[in-house]
Amino acid sequence: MTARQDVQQADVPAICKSCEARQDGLCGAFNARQLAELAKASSRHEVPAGTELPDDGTYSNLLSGVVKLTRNLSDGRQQIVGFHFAPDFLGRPFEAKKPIRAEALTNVALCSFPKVIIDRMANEMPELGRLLLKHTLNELDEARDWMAALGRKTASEKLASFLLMVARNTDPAHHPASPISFDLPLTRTDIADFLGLTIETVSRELSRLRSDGTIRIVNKRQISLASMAQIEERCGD
Amino acid sequence: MTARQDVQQADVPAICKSCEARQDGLCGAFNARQLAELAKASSRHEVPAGTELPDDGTYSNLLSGVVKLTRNLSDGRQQIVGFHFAPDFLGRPFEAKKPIRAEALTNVALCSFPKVIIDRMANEMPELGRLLLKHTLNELDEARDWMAALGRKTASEKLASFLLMVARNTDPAHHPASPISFDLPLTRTDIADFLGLTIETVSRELSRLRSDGTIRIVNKRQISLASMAQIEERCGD
DNA sequence: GAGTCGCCTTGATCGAGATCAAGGTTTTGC
DNA sequence: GCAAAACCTTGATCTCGATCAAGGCGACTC
Repeated sequence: MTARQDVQQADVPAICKSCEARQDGLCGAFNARQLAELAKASSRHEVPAGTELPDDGTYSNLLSGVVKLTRNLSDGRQQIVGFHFAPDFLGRPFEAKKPIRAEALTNVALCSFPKVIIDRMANEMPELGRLLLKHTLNELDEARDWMAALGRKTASEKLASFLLMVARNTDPAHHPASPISFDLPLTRTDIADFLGLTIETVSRELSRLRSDGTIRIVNKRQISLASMAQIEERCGD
Repeated sequence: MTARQDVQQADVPAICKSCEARQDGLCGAFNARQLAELAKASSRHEVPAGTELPDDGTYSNLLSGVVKLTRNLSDGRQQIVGFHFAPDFLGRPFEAKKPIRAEALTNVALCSFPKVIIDRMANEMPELGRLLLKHTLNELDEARDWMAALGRKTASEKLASFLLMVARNTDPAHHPASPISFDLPLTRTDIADFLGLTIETVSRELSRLRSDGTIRIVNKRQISLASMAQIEERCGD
């Protein structure tokens, strides 16, 4: 049984159904006929944590899980340049100059479709092109926020900003004043590679935020905050 | 006399003529009728160094000069998140969440046109949407390169990478093995704000690169390199 | 020409975060 | 259930780049 058949036969949320319901990813823009065509062409993948995702021009909706994007220097130093949290849209509409490495941080479920179909639809449908553009602009905006953090924030401001980002992605609608707890989908090494720090500094700063009372470390991977607002104060911006 | 009349009467290179000839900026995508319409709606501006450019939704081709984009933290720490060198295209197709500050580093000549015109043309013309998207993807790619630099490079690698970027923008077609010299359109403060360093470190690292023989500092604002390839080796990537 | 201002360089010292080191905890595999 | 491996924390020390301080240089004013 192929992945494609799987989508058609089972009642699993394929791109069209799940995304249309949620009005996110790409799917808000399509009409019923297009959604049906996409459903046929799409395939659902389950990918275990640690897998590298090919940069092959396919487009995907990230149904669940977290993906990291990385750049490496020649001697192996690594910088994480972005994350994708469900229900983000993945994929680079044109071949960019440098390939980007993408890797699943957690188990990941993807609904992906061939480049040619999206490209054709983008030509028919200015709406879709706009959506892709808007999406890319948001990514650019985020990248620039992190540039400011990497260049100008202290270690503890970086940690606070990172925790706030994860909290926001865990529950975008969360009330700023009420407590929240969430899983960190990353190792200390990944956090360090994102914030331009070492794992020891990450560990120390987390301990400091805990003894401050700013955060509670339920276990190594689970954090709880008294409020978003409180951590926001420590971000420096 | 308004700027608009100025464009029509004088033979100054407005977007359409100059850009079509150069095949850059936005203008490669337009036909003759559209170019004529753009010419009518466009206005040419000369802006002195230090002016802040409004983030008002207009689109512009940067005809000459250099522009910096910045993010500020609440206490005034500044990070430069990008540059535009002529003949880049400026403008953000949709309102993004955070406004971005743009400032002319040198005297700048702009050819700008109202948002509504471009937006309408983008709807008629999938080509144009693609161009905007491609353009934004390139900016994203660059932002991510600088994230890697800010997070993981040493001060001297950052300086080398910066000099290489300026050299490439000064003469994109330059042969990698032959010598090149160029003006730095920035103060030491701006360089520091871009690289996440202090002005003293920038100054010291430039001095070190000079005593290495990697660069020659003709005067404070003019640098010459034996070759692009040589400086490339010192960038760490 | 003297004085002021903006910008840059260089030296001395400091400190945030890196590195080195050791041990603890959690997960995995048999 | 035990051993090994992976991951995390904490302490001691070091270092790169920041900070503090002084002076140089060029442009502009009077």
